[in-house]
Amino acid sequence: MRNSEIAALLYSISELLELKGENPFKVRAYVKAARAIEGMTEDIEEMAAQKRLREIPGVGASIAEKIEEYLITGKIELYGDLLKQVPAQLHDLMRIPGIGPKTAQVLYKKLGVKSIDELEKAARQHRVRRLEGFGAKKEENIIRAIERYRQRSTRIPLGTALPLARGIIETLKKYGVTDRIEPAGSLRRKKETVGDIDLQATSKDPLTAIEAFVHLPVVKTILGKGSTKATIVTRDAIQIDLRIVEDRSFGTSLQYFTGSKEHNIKLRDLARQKGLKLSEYNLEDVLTGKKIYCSSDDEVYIKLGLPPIPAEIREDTGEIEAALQGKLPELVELGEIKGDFHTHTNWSEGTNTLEDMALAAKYMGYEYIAITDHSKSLGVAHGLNEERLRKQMEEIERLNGKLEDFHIFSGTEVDIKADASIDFPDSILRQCDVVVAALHVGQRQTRREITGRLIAAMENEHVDIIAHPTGRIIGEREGYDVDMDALLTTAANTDTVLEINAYPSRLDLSDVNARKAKSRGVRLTIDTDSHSTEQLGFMEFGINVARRAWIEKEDLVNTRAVKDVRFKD
DNA sequence: GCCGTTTTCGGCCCGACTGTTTTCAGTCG
Repeated sequence: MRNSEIAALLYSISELLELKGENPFKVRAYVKAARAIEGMTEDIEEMAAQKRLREIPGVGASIAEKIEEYLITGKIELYGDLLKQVPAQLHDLMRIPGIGPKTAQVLYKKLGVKSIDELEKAARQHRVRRLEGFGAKKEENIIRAIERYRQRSTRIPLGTALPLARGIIETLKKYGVTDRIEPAGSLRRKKETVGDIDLQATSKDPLTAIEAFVHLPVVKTILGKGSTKATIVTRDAIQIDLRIVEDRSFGTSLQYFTGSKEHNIKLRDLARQKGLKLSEYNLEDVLTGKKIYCSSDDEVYIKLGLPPIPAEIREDTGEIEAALQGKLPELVELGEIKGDFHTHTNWSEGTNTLEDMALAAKYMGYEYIAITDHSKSLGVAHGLNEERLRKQMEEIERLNGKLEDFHIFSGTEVDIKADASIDFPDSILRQCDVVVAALHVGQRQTRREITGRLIAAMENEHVDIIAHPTGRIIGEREGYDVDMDALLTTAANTDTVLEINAYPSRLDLSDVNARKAKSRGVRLTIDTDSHSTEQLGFMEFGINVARRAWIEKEDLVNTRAVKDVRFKD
């Protein structure tokens, strides 16, 4: 599929148009089309062949023509023309807060500045302040913004941000300085990484609340402090905003600051069509001027005539349309999870015993757990050989005789070796209740080789689940080069279950890929890959991914009662 | 450039802040 390739091209065109100072709505039109193409599961080449490109929301006559041009000739004339007028690199300047398309264009035209380095040099030489419409203050702000940009930390994994935010909320509640307090922004939408942490609160005494916030023990620097808003940076270089809002505006404000921006644009447009004006302060009847206040963000949706849209899917990827048609998914909830199919014990590299893991899972309210220690070739993880695996099965049988209302499935996380063979023979795999297959070595092979190995594993009748299908580690390494389209097709054809690995640094499949898997009819499971009893709690992070992927209870294997669990025959 | 249960043309989310101005453009969230 060439969907992402074409989406990337449309994004580039929009960036160049933006730099050129083109009509902002035209710029947005390209972004909208790119987003739609990026997120859809249908093959764009097939749609083009069937002359169905204009069915894609946001694709009209002009963009459809350009996509066809690209598929036939391999290039788009407009794109080439734009590149002759504006250096593509110039868009980097807009990464500096305070610099938008207009400023970037002026800096380029008047000073020849194309990169952040060149801009910093020009500013330090006081060449920027002499430009018309600029001044000393603006120049200083640019220098400071570049400094902050350089030392700013990369995006924060949700696994770090969420506990931090909860801790702060708990503390402020304990101090009694805030009444209602909630996370907003991408944190509330549970994105896998967040840029900063947004908190929103109400308070009878906003000044005291702000003071308490900026003096929390985690605070390293206070970036700003006003009467209703403060921004701090923690010792771990994480930026946190606290905003105090009026009690009656809490719902509209939370809706607004939760975003996403694209979702809000569409929602406000919808409000307008109904004769209402939605802002962060209230919902206003345009004709009568009557103001409507909402105590929760759910209420905002209800007042707009929609069912409440869960925060996790507010990304303008079809959720508003679904809400209008009454077809919102019933997103899976943590309480619906009945077991975990990927866990480790001290038989391989885990820290707890079999019994510890089982009891912890039972205590969490689960009906079952699968023990899937590594297989023999994974020496670093003390992988089990056939002999030890058989012993473990005996131990599991013994425990199953002892445990009440709980079942342990015996399993293995069997390695898919570099030559595409499976680390255990079929005779062994057959004896396991659950076979989880995963790729650990040879991660740098070509796309063809990697995909071939995964497909070979899925075609093995004993392989039930593919664990962490892309191998990515958030903030550390991209996944291995896998043909996701081929992977999903084979998973669907062989009825192999794909994993949403809940380990916070993995979250693999990602939200986007998990949603594609669902739309292809692939069955999924959320597993923690726990190496200790505490890590069984990572399930929450897998649920976040699943909800962002529009996953419902029925799409998952591990929402089934123990008697209904079945894998491919 | 896209789009239509008020529209095939004229709209396209909304409010606030900042710095440069002397009434506003640019940027942000």
